[in-house]
Amino acid sequence: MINISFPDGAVRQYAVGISAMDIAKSISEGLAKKVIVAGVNNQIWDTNRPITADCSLKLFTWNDAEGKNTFWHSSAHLMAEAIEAKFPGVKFWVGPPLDNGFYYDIDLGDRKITEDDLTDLEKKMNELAKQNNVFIRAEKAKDEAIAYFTEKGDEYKLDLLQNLEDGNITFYTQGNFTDLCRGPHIPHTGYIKAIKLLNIAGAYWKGDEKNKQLTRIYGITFPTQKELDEYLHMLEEAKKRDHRKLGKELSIYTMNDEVGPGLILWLPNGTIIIEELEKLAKETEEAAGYKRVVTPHLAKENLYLTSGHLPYYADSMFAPMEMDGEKYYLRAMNCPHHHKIFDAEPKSYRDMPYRIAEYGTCYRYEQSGELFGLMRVRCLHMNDAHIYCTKEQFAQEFKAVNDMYLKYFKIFGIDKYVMRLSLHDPEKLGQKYINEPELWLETEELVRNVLKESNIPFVEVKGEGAFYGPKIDVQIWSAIGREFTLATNQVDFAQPRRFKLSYTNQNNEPEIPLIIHRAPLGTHERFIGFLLEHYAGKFPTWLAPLQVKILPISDKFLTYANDVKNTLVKAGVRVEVDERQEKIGKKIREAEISKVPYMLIIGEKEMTENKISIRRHSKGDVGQLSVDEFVLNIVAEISNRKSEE
RNA sequence: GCCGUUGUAGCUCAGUGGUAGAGCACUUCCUUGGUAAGGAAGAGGUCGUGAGUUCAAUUCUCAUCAACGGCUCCA
Repeated sequence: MINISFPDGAVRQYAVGISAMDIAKSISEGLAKKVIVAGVNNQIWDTNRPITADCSLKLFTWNDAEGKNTFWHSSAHLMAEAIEAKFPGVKFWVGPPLDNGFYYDIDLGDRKITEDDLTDLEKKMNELAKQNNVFIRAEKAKDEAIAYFTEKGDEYKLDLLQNLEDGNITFYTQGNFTDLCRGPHIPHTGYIKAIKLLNIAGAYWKGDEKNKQLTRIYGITFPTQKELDEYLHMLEEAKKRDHRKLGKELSIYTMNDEVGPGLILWLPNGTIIIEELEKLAKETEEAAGYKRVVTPHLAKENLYLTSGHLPYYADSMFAPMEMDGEKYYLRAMNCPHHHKIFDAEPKSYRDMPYRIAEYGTCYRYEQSGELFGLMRVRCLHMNDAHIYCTKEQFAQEFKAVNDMYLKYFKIFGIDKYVMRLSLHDPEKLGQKYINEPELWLETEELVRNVLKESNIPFVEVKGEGAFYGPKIDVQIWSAIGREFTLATNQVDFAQPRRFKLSYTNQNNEPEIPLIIHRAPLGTHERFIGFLLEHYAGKFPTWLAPLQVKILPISDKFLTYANDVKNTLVKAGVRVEVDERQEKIGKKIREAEISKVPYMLIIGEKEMTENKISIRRHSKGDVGQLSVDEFVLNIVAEISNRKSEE
């Protein structure tokens, strides 16, 4: 007998060789039906794998991440079986589970697959699922496995085998499909009741664009049709929040073929939001001791050779213009210009920290396939500033920047984000990163300490740093799940040296400053894209392009309506009167659709009492106020930048 | 840049080898209406662009541009 201990602390005895499934059955049939995979001594095991020694045991169901991962991993195998049936002789790379669903990377050889094929594949998968084929685990010796795939001519699995140790190699077979696989898997294919293959994509082998491109098929499966339907419905709902859709519906921005891809034309409504954001940034930065500067959008080639950007980023800059034998580049970043401003006049320690800010316009030639609404564009307006400081001042300055982020996030009600400490990758020193290993470690530790001392939760990621230093990135996810850096706070120990920047210290000696690059509000493009999705288009009053819409019941009340409007305009409120000869129901409907925060309804009653009836967007009628009271309230709401009434 | 998909009116979309249609929006008229769509009439498109096949192309083929779903990239 062996002792099995359970998560609740209980220990029970079972016969040697019993499986997790049998143990589940011994507890209850209901549990056994739900169990997908087992955790044996914190390793994930097949439920039918014999347990031969004392261990701790957890039983995972669909409701556990382990259950879902296994379910989707098995689904990838099921899809591979269907693909192999439809396209015999194709070769498979890997087919992992994702946060939502799974994919498999396939080398189709000369064959092509189109979206029409997906329906066939789904059909085949359903057919195979219904066969309740058991996933059979087989351990093989490495040379045996190599022989198997050599005979098959499968260079992909042979490549995988290279990195596996002998003695740890397992194969899984379900139905007619056998794959090299660590496992584990669901008990049998019949668990998969609902299948949707989502899309086809090219994916470079091992994620390297120099490698061959494989075909990747994405799919998702569920234990019930209902859950699949709900998932697909959720995707549809997410699309309604997509900033590209809202940006069009709310007339925020547009693009034009003749202007060019990735070049945003801000419509009047979007421009109002831009100006409100700039107002906020200017107030905040002025209070924090920043000075404002203005610099040109382009510079001669040499500036970017000095900064070191050109060798790293030439491909993502617009091609240079040649004038009078000089090459001029549209700038992809503002920092070199700012460094020249720092250097324009001699600095002493008394001038430090020296903080200069600018909403800088930059141009980046993003690859055509990378453009994405407002989130990835080719002309962007950055909430940029550079802080030149002494080493002693660094921690305090860096922390002040982080605090500024948090202040902004509070204003916008941003709580779903991840702070990422982006570090260098030692293997890419000299290629992607300035070759100063000690300065890297030193500044990374500085930044880490600031985060720790501020009690800000963060994750560390290697290989995401800027070429000139480590940074903190604020990661967010768009409505459809793409990840973006919203804001960034970076240390730079490289450019001060390259630009020979210095200040005079107390001992009358030149010293090299540190630089902080920071953009808490990111770029207008990305930030407004994010805000559109964050608020689902329902901007708080201070940001709403139109804050109040006055809706007269009939044109008998137009004069009074315009009096109210003029009072509001004088108070600095953005207001319009709906003067059309439409019924009030229609005027309300259209104001609701355009997401105006306040609707003022004006008719006989209001006019005689010198009042207004107030309707809040998506909340309905909230009663009457005198015009003066309403003006006081809304002006306070706007000036406090309240995010919820 | 690469793989796949799409491109018809301002928007959302239907449709056809014989030079186009709906709903909403827009304009005009009627209606003066109390918290999410009152009625009628009208105007609006060389079907992304270029070439080819054909007696004839918006429809088929190719190229190209752009957008979308991914990959790669993201200072």
